[in-house]
Formats: sequence, C-alpha cells, structure tokens
Amino acid sequence: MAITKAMQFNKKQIRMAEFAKALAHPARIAILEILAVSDMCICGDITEQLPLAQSTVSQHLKVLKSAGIITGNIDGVKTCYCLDNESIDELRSMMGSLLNKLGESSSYC
Amino acid sequence: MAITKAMQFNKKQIRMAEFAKALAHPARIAILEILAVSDMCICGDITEQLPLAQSTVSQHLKVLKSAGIITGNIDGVKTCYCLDNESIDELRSMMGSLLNKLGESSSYC
DNA sequence: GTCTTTTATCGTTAATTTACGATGTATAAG
DNA sequence: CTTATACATCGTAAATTAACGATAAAAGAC
Repeated sequence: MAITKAMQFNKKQIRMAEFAKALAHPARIAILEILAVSDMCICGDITEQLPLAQSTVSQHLKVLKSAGIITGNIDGVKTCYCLDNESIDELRSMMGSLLNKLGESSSYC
Repeated sequence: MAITKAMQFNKKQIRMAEFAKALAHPARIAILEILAVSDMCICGDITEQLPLAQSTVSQHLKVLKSAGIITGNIDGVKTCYCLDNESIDELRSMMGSLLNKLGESSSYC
C-alpha cells in the first residue's frame, strides 16, 4: 500500500498514549491511590476496597502491570503489588513535557 | 436513579480517568502537540498532518472537545481548534497531585 | 441561483474493553 | 493427603472505540 500521509506516530506519542490508557479507568486510578497511601506493597485486600469482583480487579491490575506502572511479586499464596517508581518517573517526565508544551501555547480562541 | 458500581468511585478519580481516556490515543496526543506548536488556533489542516482519514480525525477532535481539552469555534466554512487552557490547567493540577501521591510512596518490592 | 470547500455526522465493521461467574493453580494449613 | 486460601485465567456478553467511505450541512465563490 502506498504511503499517502507523511507522518506516522512517534514512539513518545505511542508510549504517552499507552500510559494514559492505563490510567483511563477510575478503578485503576483508585488502585494506584491505594498502593500509594500504603507504606508497603499490598498483598491482596485491594478487591475489598473496590466495588468490583475479584476477577475484574485482577484484570485491572494486569493492565497496570502491562503498562509497567506496577509490579506484582508472588509471595507464597499471595501476590504483592507495588508501584514501579521507575515507570512512574518516566510517566512524570513524559506527562510533564507534554503539559509544558501545551502550557506554553499562546493561542486562544 | 439506580445505584451503580461506578458511583462508588469519587469525582476526582472519574475526572482523572476521563482526562486520561482523552489522551489514550497517539493521534490525540499528536493533535494536541500540533495545536501547541502553532501560534494560533488551527482552522483545518490538521488532517493533512496525520495518517488518518478526515472523518477519523474529526472523531478524535470530538473526543478531545468532549473532555474539554480543546475548543472548536466555527469561523465561516472552517472550524478553528484551540487548546482550552483552563482545562489543561485542571489536568495539570490533577495529574500533578496524582503523581505526587505516587511519588511519595516509599514502598518497594 | 449553482459549485466548491470544509467539516460533521451516519452507517458499518472489526477490535478492544469491561464486567462477571466459573474454573484452574499454586501454596499454606491441618 | 486433603482442604482452604489467594489470585489468575477462561468463557462470554454487552458496551465502547477506531477506522473508513459516503453523505449532509453550512458558508464562501462565482
């Protein structure tokens, strides 16, 4: 197929969208907040804090894990979830530079 | 009004997820960047800069507009799109406080 | 008036997401 | 070994998203 349009999406745009997609559900925001306020990694008891079935929460955790935002370590019969600080730094950096760009805009309607 | 599961998430979480959802596609990130680098509101010529059909770009613009991130003003036969600085400030503030929370976490795995 | 341009919306298809209950799996407890 | 616990995965249904071409609508050009 012929290339009719010059531009493809670049890696930053794709990664940024991936991050945003991982954050694009209230349940996943809630999960991150739960992990954040906890002093330690949370083994279980995330489901009890959410209005969702266990399998659904597990799915949301998988989405966050796939995006690299959290890690999950099996510890005996439980799995301990934890924020991935490195990825969160990456997110902070990318989001920061995007918002900077948008903030510098002097245009108005 | 029926009580739904979604009602158990708070408004900030829902709004944050809504913002994130609007950013959750490379095309929409690209559109925001195009609007940001332009000195003025862009009337048209967004489609030419993206590898997508005109109707698809129009859909993406609608998503960004619905989330409040951009505005669209009809100007004769054209429509001028522009970043909505107020909403972007709101996004910056919400994203900032979320990332702050996540960054303060001392847990590790 | 008609024609052209610009953009939104319609109609449709394919893919993805969200949700749940049921089931599988691995470990700990007894 | 058997049972219980914790979590992942499967199967599935409903809703949403993304993509496109076709069409509609609105305004300027002629």
